[in-house]
Amino acid sequence: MNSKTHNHLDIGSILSEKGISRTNFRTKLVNYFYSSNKSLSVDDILKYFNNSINKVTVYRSLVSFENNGLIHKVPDTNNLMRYSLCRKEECSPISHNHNHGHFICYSCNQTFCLEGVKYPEIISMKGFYVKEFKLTAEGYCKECYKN
Amino acid sequence: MNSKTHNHLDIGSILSEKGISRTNFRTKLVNYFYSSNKSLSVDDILKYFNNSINKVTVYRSLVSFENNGLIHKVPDTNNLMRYSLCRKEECSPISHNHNHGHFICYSCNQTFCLEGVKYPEIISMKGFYVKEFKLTAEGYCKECYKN
DNA sequence: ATAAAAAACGCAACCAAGTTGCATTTATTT
DNA sequence: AAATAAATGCAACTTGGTTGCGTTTTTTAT
Ligand SMILES: [Mn+2]
Ligand SMILES: [Mn+2]
Ligand SMILES: [Zn+2]
Ligand SMILES: [Zn+2]
Repeated sequence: MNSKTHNHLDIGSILSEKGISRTNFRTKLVNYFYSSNKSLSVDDILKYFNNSINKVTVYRSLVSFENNGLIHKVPDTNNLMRYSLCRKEECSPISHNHNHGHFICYSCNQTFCLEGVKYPEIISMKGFYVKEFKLTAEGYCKECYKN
Repeated sequence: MNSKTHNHLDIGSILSEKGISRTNFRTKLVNYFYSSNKSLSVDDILKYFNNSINKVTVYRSLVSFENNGLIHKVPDTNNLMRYSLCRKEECSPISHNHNHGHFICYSCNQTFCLEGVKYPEIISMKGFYVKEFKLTAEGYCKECYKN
């Protein structure tokens, strides 16, 4: 078990550590995030729980997770929101630091953070005062392109 | 009057040239695009026409304009669609070629095409097969930042 | 210029994603 | 264990956008 793998106990304590209430649903939800390694839409989550949970609860849990530095938003090209686990190095309950784009695979839905290029710098060089930006790319990842 | 300025007659013939029906509303709409030099949301357009036009008509006109290479979509960071005139060099009734991002000013709503960087190449270098992508930046343009 | 064909328009109804208020249940603090 | 705070479910609502269909306007063919 490497350092990036978490068992149930670990994940439960992640919630506590981040100051998120350790409810039944939220524990299962954070487990879903860790086990799927994909960006999740609200619809993904509702289906995963067989619509046994109210969508309002899902939205509010996601807001809480985001505010506490556990996940971040990943908009896709169809104006639909997805959510993806934050990396420890970048995010904390205090602030997010996602100055990079995301790639989403049509086939496997995995989400890749595009760290290589720091977009805000590129843009501010042109004389714009940038407050927000987002880059999303979609297509097929290496693995899925083979098949 | 430079080459980028169009009077009413010019704009009317733009519609015909592109194969778009020359209706009363569409003529006024394309004029609005040319005179405002901003990206327009459906809401902007409805307000401009004092809600005298049906929103369905607005949406269908925009689809037609887009299909005929007259305008292109500019998504903002709040998952709202905006629309902006295409440049002749890039777009035709046959195909759009917007492989660049956009900057939208919070204050004046002007839209700037960010031509400098060709994003798809950057991403495909990393081994992804990119089918779609978008970059949007928002903030304040040079002019508005001064004030 | 006129008639036929095609496209645009308005209306009403609908959809999907997301939000809000409030009463009830569950978790955390003391 | 009691008091307090937070999470949940429900119903109702909002916003951005879509669909079907009958009527009007524009385009095309004669
Ligand atoms: Mn990321
Ligand atoms: Mn552009
Ligand atoms: Zn894939
Ligand atoms: Zn500006």
